[in-house]
Amino acid sequence: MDIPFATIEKITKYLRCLKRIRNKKIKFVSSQTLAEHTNVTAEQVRKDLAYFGKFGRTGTGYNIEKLAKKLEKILNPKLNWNVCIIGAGALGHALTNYPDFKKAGFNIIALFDGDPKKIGNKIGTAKIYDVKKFSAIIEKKEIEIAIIATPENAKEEIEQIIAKSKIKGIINFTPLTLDIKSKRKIPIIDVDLSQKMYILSYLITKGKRRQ
Amino acid sequence: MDIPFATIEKITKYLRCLKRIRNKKIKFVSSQTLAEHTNVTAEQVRKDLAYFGKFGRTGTGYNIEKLAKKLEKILNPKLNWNVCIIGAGALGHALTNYPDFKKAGFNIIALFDGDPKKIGNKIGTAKIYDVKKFSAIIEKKEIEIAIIATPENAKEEIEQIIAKSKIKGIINFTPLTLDIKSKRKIPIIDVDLSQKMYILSYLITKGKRRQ
DNA sequence: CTTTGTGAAAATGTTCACAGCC
DNA sequence: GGCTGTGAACATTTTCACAAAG
Repeated sequence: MDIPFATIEKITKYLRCLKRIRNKKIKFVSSQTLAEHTNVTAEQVRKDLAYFGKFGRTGTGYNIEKLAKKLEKILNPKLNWNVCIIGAGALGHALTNYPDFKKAGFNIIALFDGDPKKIGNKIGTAKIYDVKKFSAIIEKKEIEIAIIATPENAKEEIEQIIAKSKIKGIINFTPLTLDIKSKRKIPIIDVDLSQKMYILSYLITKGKRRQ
Repeated sequence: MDIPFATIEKITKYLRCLKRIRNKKIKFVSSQTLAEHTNVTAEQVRKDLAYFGKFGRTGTGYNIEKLAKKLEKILNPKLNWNVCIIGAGALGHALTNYPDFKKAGFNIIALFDGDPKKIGNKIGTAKIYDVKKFSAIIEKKEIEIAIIATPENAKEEIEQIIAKSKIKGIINFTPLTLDIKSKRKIPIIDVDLSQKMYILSYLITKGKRRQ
């Protein structure tokens, strides 16, 4: 059976919520509670979870520990990924130190930049490498995910480098549509921060609430 | 007429694309071209734009300049917003220096933090203030949008401060669901970076492409 | 020949309503 | 009483197909 994409998006939220409450004494959580903490309806929670089997207990709710393990397995069966960041600027810095990535099993182990002054430096335990050595280092360090956090004008160069490499997936903080998709069919997730601002601006002006 | 939310999300992409090609010699752009640069279909582009009137020219396409102005007006009728960031850590720093916010009319003019060592410092032209003075400074500087970039544990305090303030909209980088929504009905947009990683991980493992 | 605008159809996603279980 | 699981109804969004226009 095929899992709807909307479901995948929502179960990341449920997992987040479960992880947060898991070390407490409570063993079970209801769809209602899960819904309140994730801004969805209780029916949606139940529908989404039903795709993976029946592990709710009528009148009691869901076993937090069990459910968390199940969802983690669906979302991140590999449990540990080596990740690199292209662009050692302010954003690259902040993302390297972002504590939640490690918690979720995504380890940032290398950065890449073109600036000779930065190359060789370290951010925490991650070293900054010359972007020209991208392919070689990716393979040596078994890095599969790249986060692009470069200025817009670096687009062409970055695309070429990635197209030739063995990277399997991309998070793109650049406001540009990457063409890599057509050349090598790998998943790309765009994070467009200005878009979020525009949408917020629209919602404020129109007096709406939906995000 | 009510504009579908999916349309609002997509026109931010079209606007981005238009802005990028606007200073070139080309005067017109087709729905096909716009679609290719934004990862949607040409039909979607036409449908979305049709909500705001007919400004396409059959056989020619859309006037880039005119369309950009129209979309900008829909998404950001105010054109200029004063924005603050709560949390002057690495992420707050990076966001303050994020060049695209200013380009889109979102000016980050203040940061807030609880750390006495940071209070009084400046990041670019933005000053770091004591988070206790939030409400007063928001009003004085006419700040309407807040970006939350604090660690998870600051949740309670931040929620109380915002609930009492005159902030009109929030971008939340915290992986927590804010309860402000139920108290003061203001729009909140969640940006959950770990979620993006989970989804990418899922897409890579399942060999899918959709983002 | 190219490209828009748009009804109609299809697909996807959400809410309702309730039977069944503890 | 409290809660899950799920068909059916509803709502939203995308795709198809094509007439009309430059």
